[in-house]
Amino acid sequence: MVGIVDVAKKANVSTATVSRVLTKPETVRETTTEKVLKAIEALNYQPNLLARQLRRLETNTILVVVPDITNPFFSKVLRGIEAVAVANGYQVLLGDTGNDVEREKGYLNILQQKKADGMVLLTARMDAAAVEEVARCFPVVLACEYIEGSRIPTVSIDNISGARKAAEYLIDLGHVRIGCITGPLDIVLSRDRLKGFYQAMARKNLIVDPVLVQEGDFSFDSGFNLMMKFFALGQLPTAIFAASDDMAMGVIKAIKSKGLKVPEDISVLGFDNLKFSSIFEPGLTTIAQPAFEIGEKAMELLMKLINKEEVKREQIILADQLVVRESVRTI
Amino acid sequence: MVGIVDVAKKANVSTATVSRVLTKPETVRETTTEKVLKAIEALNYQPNLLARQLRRLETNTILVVVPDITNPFFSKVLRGIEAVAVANGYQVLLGDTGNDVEREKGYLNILQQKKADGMVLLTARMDAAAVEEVARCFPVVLACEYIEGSRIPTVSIDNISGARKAAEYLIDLGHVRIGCITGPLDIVLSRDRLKGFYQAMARKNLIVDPVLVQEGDFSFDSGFNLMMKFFALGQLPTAIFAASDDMAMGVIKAIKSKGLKVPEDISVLGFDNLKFSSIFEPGLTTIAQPAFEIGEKAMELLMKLINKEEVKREQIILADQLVVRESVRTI
DNA sequence: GACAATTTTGTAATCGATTACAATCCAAGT
DNA sequence: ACTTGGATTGTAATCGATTACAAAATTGTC
Repeated sequence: MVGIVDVAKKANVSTATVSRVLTKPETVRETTTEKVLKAIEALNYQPNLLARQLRRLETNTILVVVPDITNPFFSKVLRGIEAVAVANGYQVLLGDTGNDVEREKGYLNILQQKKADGMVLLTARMDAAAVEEVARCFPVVLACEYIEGSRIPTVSIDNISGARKAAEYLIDLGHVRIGCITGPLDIVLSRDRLKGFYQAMARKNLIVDPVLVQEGDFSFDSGFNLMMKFFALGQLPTAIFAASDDMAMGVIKAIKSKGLKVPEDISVLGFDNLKFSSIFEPGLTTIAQPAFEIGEKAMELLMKLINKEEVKREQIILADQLVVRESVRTI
Repeated sequence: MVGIVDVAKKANVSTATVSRVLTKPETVRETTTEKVLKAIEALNYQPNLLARQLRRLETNTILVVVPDITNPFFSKVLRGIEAVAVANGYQVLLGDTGNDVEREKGYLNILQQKKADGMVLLTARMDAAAVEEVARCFPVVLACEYIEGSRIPTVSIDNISGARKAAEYLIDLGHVRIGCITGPLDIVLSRDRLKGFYQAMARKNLIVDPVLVQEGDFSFDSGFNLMMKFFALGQLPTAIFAASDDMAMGVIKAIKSKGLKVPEDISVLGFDNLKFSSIFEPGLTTIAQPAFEIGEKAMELLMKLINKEEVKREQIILADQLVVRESVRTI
């Protein structure tokens, strides 16, 4: 493999000069620069970034930890992150945890091992203390999720108000007996959406039947199964708020499988606004999260941390939006 | 930051010994090992992987170049890759090209720059010669796509026979006037699927109306628009073979928008078998690609290349499968 | 207890760049 | 011609680990 010394030799200059041509061209005389560039060209030299990074103590790489890259919501956030990263000359190391807390923990080491300059977490199921500890020493930002009582910079929507908005919409349309299918309750964000649901019900003086609140795992299947459970229990609400579009679609499939119709017989409202939510029939009424923008903002925040710039607002809340389609009707 | 010398000092041994404890524990005496581990523990030492990698000239990282991570098909392949990668102690650097050939080229350098030990390309739109050149010096495998006439190891399905199978299925069901919506024809794989379509038509002695062959870009929108074009031209086939499920769904949406029904009025057959294809209504009849497995196999192949093991079969063809649902009917 | 064989540990070179500091060059000013 | 100061260039230290080789320690044998 051709190294900087080969180039230096060929161009008849020192390695320092070659290095300077590559990194601070303004400090070397034009004629020399040309000689060096010619040599680089001739030898097809590519600098070994490992060496540079070791010397500079920076990798120009950031780590993104995702619970499941297969989930279109997360992949869209990731794309937002990636866009800003490459624009700043950074590369993205991908950490898919497959929803496994242990693997999630494992990725924390990567920063200490200097394989990345910073990281954005799209999941924070693990030990909050461990994350805090790492965040004290390295640039870390949370996206989508957050850690209660932590000062780690965060980008997300306001899940409580988003869910409240969703539930109030149902209530305002005359629904009284409303079911809620939540995400896994060991995740803050799931608890927040549930909390928003409760708040809306309380504000409008409606009681929530505990049987109609069921814990899912954000997946299509869990939505389907929990709806079937409602049927089995003979406890039918007139509307259901599902904490993810995936689950909402599962719910609708279940309803259809029983020969009922959405929204005529039961209304369903989701959360996320995936691309498929508009293709699905009926079109899903849902709370839209600006996935791509969450990613962008998170990465911008991370860049600031890495560059040790001042970060004023540490918790960025982006606007969510109720997207009305056809899966909810007036009672 | 605490380095190996700090540990060595604390444990009262040389840096060599510390290093050995970490990498070849069997060569150091038990009591020493303990001392060292205690020091490591006490100082919370984490080795700087950059330094190790520079010395060893390996990164334990592989690069995956994807045209669009947001596409669920690719993210599933990626997941297969990732699974095998972590199982082998490798990390995944993500390169999303956003379907941009220039960015695709840019990623080729990463290997020469020693930021990754190998790469798997899920897209190969760029200059074949450039890829070949890199592949001559570094471990590279292609997944899904391939380069004509190249000996670069490849994992994919047989797109020609897959498409032929699809078209023959339609023909056997009595369809004669069949439309085909292809992927971008600058991609081999799109051309292959089109070729398979032609082969099937020829074998059964059917003529294909050139108006009914239109070039899409794999997206939902292009499927929708091209179907609308068929309507506008007044050229309706009884069945359409779309080269991706996304496009197939677009086609179906367009058909529905005209008040017609699938499969009653027009049959539609897709390609990929995305998760949504079974949720969509009507359930999509489609050619299933083993996305996760393609990723796994590709990464296994790459591991072999990296470890300089013998690679016997360089072109791995995985089995595709016709999945029959409700979007196609007998004429 | 002496010696050889073996195990364990230490010293210092090394990976391939960057960069502090020193040396050299060159043009302008006197 | 001789300084002088800024622009260029070179020398060698450095980043933080690994590892070849040498040295020291241990074990076994007679």
